[in-house]
Amino acid sequence: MPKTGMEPIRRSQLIQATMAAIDEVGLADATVLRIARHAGVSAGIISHYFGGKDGLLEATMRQILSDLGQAVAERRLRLADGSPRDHIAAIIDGNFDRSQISGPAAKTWLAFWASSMHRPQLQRLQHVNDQRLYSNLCFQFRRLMPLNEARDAARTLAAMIDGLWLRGTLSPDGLDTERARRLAHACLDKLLAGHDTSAASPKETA
Amino acid sequence: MPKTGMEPIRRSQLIQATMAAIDEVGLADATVLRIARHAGVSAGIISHYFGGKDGLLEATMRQILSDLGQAVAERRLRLADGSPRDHIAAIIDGNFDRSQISGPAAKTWLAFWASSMHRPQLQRLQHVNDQRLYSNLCFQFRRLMPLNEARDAARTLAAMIDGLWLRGTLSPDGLDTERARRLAHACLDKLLAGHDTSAASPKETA
DNA sequence: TTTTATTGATTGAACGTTCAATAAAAAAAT
DNA sequence: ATTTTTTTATTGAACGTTCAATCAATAAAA
Repeated sequence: MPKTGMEPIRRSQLIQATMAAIDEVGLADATVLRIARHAGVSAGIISHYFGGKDGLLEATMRQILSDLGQAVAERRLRLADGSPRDHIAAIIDGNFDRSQISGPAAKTWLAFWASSMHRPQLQRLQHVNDQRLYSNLCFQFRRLMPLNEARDAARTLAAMIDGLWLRGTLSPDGLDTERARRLAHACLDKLLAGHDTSAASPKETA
Repeated sequence: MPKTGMEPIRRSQLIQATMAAIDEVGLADATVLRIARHAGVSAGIISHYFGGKDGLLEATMRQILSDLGQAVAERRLRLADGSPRDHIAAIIDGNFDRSQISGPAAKTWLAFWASSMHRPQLQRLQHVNDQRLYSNLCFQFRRLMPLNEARDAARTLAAMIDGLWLRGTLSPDGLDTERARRLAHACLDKLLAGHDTSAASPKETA
């Protein structure tokens, strides 16, 4: 077997294996043995690369947060300098891009939300992410309305995005991404009503 | 010690102790020993009254769902026959009544949401509850608008309620109940705009 | 030969469940 | 009223299982 450069490969494998294991049996039953099996390595390697199971779980949460950040950033870079509405729409779509990696990622998100209530390290990561979503939304709304209104609009849309995602994930039928996006965009239209010059998407609020 | 009538007392004690333990250390570390300690009884009693730890956890989730149902039902009964807006407002307020039992109940909700992804029994309970919230909202919206619009309005407000609750619970500062209710009612106002005769609450959408 | 990468058996701790033993109240008998 | 019997309620030590972490041994590149 090779001698050098294994670390980034193994780390990536084990993080993916962690999500797969959580998808299969939940965080409670995602043992190091099961995760290692998924990655095709032995259990001992986890402590070697992550210092222990906790380290692996934290790295997995970082990966998920990073993936979300990238999904949003990619869509916003394509805009060059768009209207506030365009930027907010990109943020909405980026947040529902998670559905591509739906099964494993969705269940891992839920598991980490629950865990973060009792692990300061995870709570910190979680809070930074929430604040980023809120701040980005707030900044764009601020371009169209007074600060206090912008804050409430940002809180409303952030709750809408997370709520649609949560209810879709918990539903036995899974998340209907198209419907969730449509409802989130409709909510955005209502929040912008009377505040922007450009009209909404061709379809009115019917 | 007494001889008869202990069962309902112990069941209630142990369910409360379960929520307290989850509040303290999370579901993962809520062992039968810790739960029993909280209730002031021995560990063996859990298997005696609930058949095992799983039975206790399911009973605890049933209790939480029942509490929420009651909080909503109470407020709606006070209305006699109110307007659709009144009923929907009562549903919103009922859902944020959970904050009274905030700490233990909130963390238990989150833990069960995550668990329900992997336990059919819990998922079934969870789904029935979600459907009830959605159906109730849908029925009231239906009195003011066409079915398709009513469904979207119900989905929107349900997501708004859960999203506000989730983000508030995850926040290090805890849930700001007043603000959450205010934003949910503002969302309701926007959903009803142009659909009802009676005006909203004294405060306009500022 | 040196270095890096990996294994897997072992270890100690912690968990849920079980069950024989016990305590106390209620019912029955004296 | 007192004693005996029955029933309900509860304990806590013992058991078997499972887990994360460790580390000496090994294998393969450099």
